[in-house]
Amino acid sequence: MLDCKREFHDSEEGVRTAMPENDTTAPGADATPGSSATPGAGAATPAVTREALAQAALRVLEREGLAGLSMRKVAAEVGVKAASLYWHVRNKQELLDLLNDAIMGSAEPPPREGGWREQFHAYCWRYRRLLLDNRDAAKVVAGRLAPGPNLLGLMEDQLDRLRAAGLSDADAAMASYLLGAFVQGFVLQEQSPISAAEVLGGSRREIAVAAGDLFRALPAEDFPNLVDLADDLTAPDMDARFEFCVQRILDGLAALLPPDRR
Amino acid sequence: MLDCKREFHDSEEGVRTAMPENDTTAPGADATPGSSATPGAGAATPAVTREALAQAALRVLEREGLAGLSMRKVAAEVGVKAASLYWHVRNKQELLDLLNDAIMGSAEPPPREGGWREQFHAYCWRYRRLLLDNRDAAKVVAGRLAPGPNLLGLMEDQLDRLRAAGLSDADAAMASYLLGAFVQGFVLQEQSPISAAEVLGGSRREIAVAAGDLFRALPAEDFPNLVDLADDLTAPDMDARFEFCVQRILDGLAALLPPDRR
DNA sequence: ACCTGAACACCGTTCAAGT
DNA sequence: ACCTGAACACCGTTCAAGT
Repeated sequence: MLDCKREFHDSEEGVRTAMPENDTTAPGADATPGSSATPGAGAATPAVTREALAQAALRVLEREGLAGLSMRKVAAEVGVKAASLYWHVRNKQELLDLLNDAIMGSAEPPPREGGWREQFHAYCWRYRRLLLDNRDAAKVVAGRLAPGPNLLGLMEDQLDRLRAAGLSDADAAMASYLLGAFVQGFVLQEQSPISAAEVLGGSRREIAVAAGDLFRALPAEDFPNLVDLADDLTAPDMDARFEFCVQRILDGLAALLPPDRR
Repeated sequence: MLDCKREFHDSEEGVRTAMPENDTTAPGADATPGSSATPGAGAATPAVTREALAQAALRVLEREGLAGLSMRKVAAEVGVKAASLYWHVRNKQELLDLLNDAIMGSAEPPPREGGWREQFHAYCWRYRRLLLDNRDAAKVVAGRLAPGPNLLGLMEDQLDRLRAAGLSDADAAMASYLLGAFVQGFVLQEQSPISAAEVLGGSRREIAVAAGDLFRALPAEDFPNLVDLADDLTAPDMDARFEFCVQRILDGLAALLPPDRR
């Protein structure tokens, strides 16, 4: 087994309670390299930190999408050459992990009021909104569990509410997992281009119409249900669809609780 | 708006009822190019068809994973150079769409017996199994809706059962969507490496243990619930977790039905 | 109708070398 | 401690050219 000397460049980076630092001085604009910076503990703004890399990656993601997110572009965004990134980050995957948690950094847990149903409902909707609002966020987040400080803070809060609702420890843990898996899966589907439809540059609605036409054009003897439900299957109101799904899950969770706590 | 001359090389490829052809003569082994093949309708096995490309892509995927699936490798697998693929396929994305449906080709709908609950349950489990059994299948399938003949066949069958269960047209359509989004999301999570853990080459169980340690090591005053539920959150029995989620969804769907049909 | 070689504009990553 | 130039081994895609 290949063992591991697990130290990395700066072995601090402990989990501190989520607060994104939020320095608004965007790097990449100033191109003054550290020429005569005092190298002591005087803190002359190290300029390129892992935090800064995450923010730079976030901007590149917004501008170019996940497919256009390269080490070279992130490096340029931060005013440095690609090879330099490997001093701060083991590889691209690790940069994506930082990006992952940076995305979660803009999440805000819903107000703590109302019953567990309202709160869980709000959680689902806010998570979906977050994924929809950050370009390609669903693809970045899905398929990679990067428990950074931001995600951990959200999980902590969510578990607290689920237990308060009366769920057992095991049920609370699973419900939290269910929420994450479902919302990610939903948004991934929601944002996925339909292969046949990308051909036309169409809007969301045009695509739905085209998909409906596709279903209706199927041979009715082989696909009676698809032909019949063409409209329902391609209804473009994704909010309604999401709401339906969330209500199913809420009802399912309610069944775990004693009747007086539902 | 850029309009489109939408013809492609072979404009057949209509939707025929799903039957994967299943020719076991693997191409890529024989390297005899079509030297003196009769060009008429004599059918001298065209060797490289879109079907063959999909099967070749499937093999490359199994061998190298999605990250290693390149046009050059698929071309080699089929005994041809990369540039040639662009005669049969518009771009890599279109090849991935073919692969997408090829994966669905090995799906088998569950037996049509028992109540709707058992059948929906079996559908969820079989879909998950399918995604787990084909390397990186969840990643290929997620984020791309490629309604090929195989997927269409499955949707048709599934909708038929949901309507038979007593769901309205709209509800049946949404339930089908929910199933797909959830299972894809779940398996994506399930297969996703944990960033902190890939460091050790560990097995599934070792990773769970490491993740548990991570949670337990958090400052208890900031993350009381994560510390407390560390074991539940990292329980490695994914089957149990999936079953929990499926049961929630089933209960949620049951709530849509009149009591006598649940 | 189908395939090829060669090229283009990119990638992620490594490493000796600079300061 | 941090950054660089140059290189390596790849990518997807295009296109004139072959048969």
